[in-house]
Amino acid sequence: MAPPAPAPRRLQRTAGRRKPAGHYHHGDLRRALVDEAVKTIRTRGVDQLTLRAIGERLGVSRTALYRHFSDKQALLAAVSTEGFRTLRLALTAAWEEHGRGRPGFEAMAGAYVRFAVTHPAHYQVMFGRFVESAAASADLQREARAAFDVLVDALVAQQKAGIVRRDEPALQARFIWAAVHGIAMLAIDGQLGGDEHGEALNAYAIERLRRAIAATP
Amino acid sequence: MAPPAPAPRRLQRTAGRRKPAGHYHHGDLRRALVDEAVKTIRTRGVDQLTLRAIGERLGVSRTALYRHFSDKQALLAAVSTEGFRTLRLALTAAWEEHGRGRPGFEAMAGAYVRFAVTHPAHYQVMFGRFVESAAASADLQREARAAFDVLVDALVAQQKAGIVRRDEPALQARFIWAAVHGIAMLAIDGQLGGDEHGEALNAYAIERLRRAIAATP
DNA sequence: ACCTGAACACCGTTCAAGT
DNA sequence: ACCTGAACACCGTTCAAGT
Repeated sequence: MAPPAPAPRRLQRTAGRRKPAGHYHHGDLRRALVDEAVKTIRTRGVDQLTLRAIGERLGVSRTALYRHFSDKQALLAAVSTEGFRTLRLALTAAWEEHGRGRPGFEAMAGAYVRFAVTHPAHYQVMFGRFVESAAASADLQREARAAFDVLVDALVAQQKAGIVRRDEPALQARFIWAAVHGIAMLAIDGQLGGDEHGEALNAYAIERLRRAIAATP
Repeated sequence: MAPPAPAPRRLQRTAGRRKPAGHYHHGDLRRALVDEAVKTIRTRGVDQLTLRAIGERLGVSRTALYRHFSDKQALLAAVSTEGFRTLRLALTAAWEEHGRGRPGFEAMAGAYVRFAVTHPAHYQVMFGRFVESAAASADLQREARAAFDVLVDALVAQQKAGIVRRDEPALQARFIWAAVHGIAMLAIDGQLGGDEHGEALNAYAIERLRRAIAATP
């Protein structure tokens, strides 16, 4: 893996702030720390994530991290924030690329579970201690909210199209989110016994959820 | 709190086993360890659970635990097993005391979420690392399965009564479990913003899930 | 059989000191 | 400003030794 390119010599001077992001040991150590944390979590699991190992792997003292994060929890919050951003982009893409209707909605559900299954440890960090992390990080709160709003918007669009019941959108969205989240958790935990079993539940769940919120009685 | 009563002097001799449970420091140290772990988890959270503190609180060496559990993970598995047993009893009670029909099923859903909300840390241990724990503990696997079977049985009964679609019961049960589990997680995480908000989602979800699996089109 | 105390190999975090 | 090394106060677990 090639070393990251050095920070550009000429920096945009933001009015009022001097040298907002100078030359770190790694160009952008904060970025590198989050990336390395994600990588470790993905391969070794959350439990195996130690600040010392991260520092060592980046060729940096084990306390260098404290220049960019107040503590380990804050680093995990950053990982979580990035996770919600990735998730939101995946949901939006699925919704828009499938015509913002019934197929788009089903694609969204699929994208959600797929994200969880392909980023299991990441997903676990996102929902493991959400309240505590969100309370300490406005960024995380904002990003999680944005992801949720994608779902709300999709439901409102379908309500207007007459294919979904006109219930309170936020309430309806929480219900759908909870159900899909539960399926994602079961899938991650391997409680669905193999891929084809997981696919079967996924298909069944989408069919049942569609019926649950369908406009026509 | 009164100290536990000393172990009875005369023990039933199980054929083939000699002194199956002799006189521990605490009569039944294993039991005391699980209870203390549950208490700590409930009041301080899972993260704050240390074997040293448990030993100290029981007036026992910090390594005494290893006579009864292979490691910390095993202790947590025991906590988890007990949690599933309590959950199963609550589900069964709700189902049976409300007439094993539609009201019974709704009472079950309520009992499930109530268990999760009133035992949040306990619930987190149960589902936090389920696969790993279940793989190492046959007891846990059995107890979790038993709880799941309560739901399957309730669905089969309703299928026979003609009020629920005749889908594959295990698949249907996984769907319902996933949805309720998701709601429980949101409720625990406080993402429902207060009790009345949580109650509203709960009521809405039960109504929608009933529709999702209803027999009549 | 059951329990102990000392020891081992780890942690996250703090802080004075370097450049 | 950013980074370091030593130190602090913790962990879970092992193991020889006690009764």
